Amino acid sequence: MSEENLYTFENPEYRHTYWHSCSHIMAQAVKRLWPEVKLAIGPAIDEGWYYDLYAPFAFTPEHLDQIEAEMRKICKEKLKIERFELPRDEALKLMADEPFKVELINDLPEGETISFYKQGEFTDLCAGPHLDSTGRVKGNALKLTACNAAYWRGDSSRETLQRIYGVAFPKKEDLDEYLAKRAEALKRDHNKLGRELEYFTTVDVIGQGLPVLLPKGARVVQLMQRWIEDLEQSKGYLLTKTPLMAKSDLYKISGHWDHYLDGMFVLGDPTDETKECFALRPMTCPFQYQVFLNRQRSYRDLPMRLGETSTLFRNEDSGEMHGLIRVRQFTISEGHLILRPDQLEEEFKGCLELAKYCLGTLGLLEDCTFRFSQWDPANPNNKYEGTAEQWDEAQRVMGQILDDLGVEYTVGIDEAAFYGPKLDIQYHNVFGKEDTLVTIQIDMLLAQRFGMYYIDENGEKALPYIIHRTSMGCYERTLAYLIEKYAGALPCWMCPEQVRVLPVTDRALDYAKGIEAKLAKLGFRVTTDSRGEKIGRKIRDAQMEKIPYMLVVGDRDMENSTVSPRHRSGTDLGAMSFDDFAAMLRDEVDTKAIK
RNA sequence: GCUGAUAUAGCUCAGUCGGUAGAGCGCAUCCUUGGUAAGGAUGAGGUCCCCAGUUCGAAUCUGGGUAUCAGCUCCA
Repeated sequence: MSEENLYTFENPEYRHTYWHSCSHIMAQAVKRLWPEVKLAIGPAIDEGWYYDLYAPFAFTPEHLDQIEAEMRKICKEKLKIERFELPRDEALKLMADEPFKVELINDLPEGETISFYKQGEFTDLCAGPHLDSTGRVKGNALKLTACNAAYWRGDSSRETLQRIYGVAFPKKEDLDEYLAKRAEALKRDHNKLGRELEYFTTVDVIGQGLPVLLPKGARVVQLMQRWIEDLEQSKGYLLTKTPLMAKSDLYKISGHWDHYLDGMFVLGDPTDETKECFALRPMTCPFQYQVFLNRQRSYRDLPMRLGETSTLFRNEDSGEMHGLIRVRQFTISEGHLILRPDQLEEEFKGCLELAKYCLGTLGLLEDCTFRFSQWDPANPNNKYEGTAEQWDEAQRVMGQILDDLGVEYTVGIDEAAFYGPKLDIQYHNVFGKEDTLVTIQIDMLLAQRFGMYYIDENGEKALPYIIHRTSMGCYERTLAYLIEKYAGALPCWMCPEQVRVLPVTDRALDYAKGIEAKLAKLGFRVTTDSRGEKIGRKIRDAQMEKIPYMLVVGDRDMENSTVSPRHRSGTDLGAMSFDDFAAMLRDEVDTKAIK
């Protein structure tokens, strides 16, 4: 990067420094307005910065306006920003009124430099770097965007702080552009759009995290499910259908009772040993293993690929639920592959390719990254099953496979399942947030717990490896991301309504109905708008509902036996024969084209 | 689970000081009917989230629930 580009927003480091200095200006403004507020930490983040504060009152949007105004003053004051260092005892003395800073200083390792940044009357413990003056920040191009709660040091057992988020740019126009972009992303929010377009709803007397799929949502899920089940069949998967609940005994074998009890809906009193106690299943694994265990298996039976469209129940904490993305009941394209060790790499590769194919077909893969989720050897919570040797081995094998396959991944420590490491495919949504869409896991532990073995070529019992995997994740979450990705205009092959016939006047109604019947007979999902509304209105409504094709039919079409399709994008395809239109539609649907 | 906010017609939202509720869009009926985001008339539609409390009287004030949103924490 050339010298003149060093101090521009194009340079991520400069951008970060700029935002970091903004966070100090914000803290200074807060201290000027309310000296009793205590400071925690205030870093720059991907889009702007935040500062965590401890205040005896709750910040409101009015407070944020006041802070913004004070920040603008500080920018105008062009205060020099200066760094200095202090020995530990003097640092503690300087920050004596700031309990969180004192804790931070005390936690710094011996010999670490303790640095401060000073601007005017304000001084903050900080490693830097910073701008040289508050005057570098453009006061009219900054905005405090939100105020929310955050735990001190991310620990839910510690103080709840208030986090104020902000963002700033070198020019007012950049800020406006950013805010407009954010507003645009907000319109794609599945939680809003999905309700507006009637894919799903929620009902207070049903409960949190239990969305109702409306006819459109249910149809899309059905279409995806049929597609996945057929696809898996073609890849050698055997379909199973196992119970949604089981006695606690099953979960005690699998380890869920020890490691996942809080996440399960338990039916009955688990403390009463004289009565049976059931739990809804949070995962499919222990159920599907019973398929393998049904009779003795030979090495010739492996790999055994089991697939199931599996509904799961997880008792998430009450604040976690979100639209279709985080729910308490969901249905996943679940599956387990039971393998000989020598089949592990080949089958893992098959799982990964299948998942990539599915996400690619849906158009979601381009927004995905891969995460190698590992255990935390230092985890004190007894969160994981198995020994360090078993974990090291599973992770070594998985790392080797990922390297062999050339998968680019990040490592997530303490992100593993309790029984093994995972390859998680992370989707990054329109707001820049990420969620796991697909996971492929290697499990070297549970086969032993369930007494699953096969007879190898020497007639000996041998433990299989197990891959837990999904093809495209759970249907609810995938639907949510499809709605966001396509702003509600799903690919035609999965649209609940693919074609709407729009008679220009009532004279064309019978003709329109005839077209509808012919399309329906070919298996397309089609309706006719027979309302007495004017044609412009019918078109508008169909467009707002994101129907892929509208067939506008009038006298000319009746005379010439044609249809006049328009695409929801606004393209007029002109008059064509019914057969040509049907063939075009058939092609788009069969190839699962994204238009 | 934690912090904060919100809950009024199908949707988006008004509703002042405590005195039984309004608008726009949508919906229904009728009229209208030839083209790419809004033709006209009339009408229906409300447990003001739920349960208590204060009050002569509660959409409004208080308490407790429930749901929704933002974020944290946790997770597919």
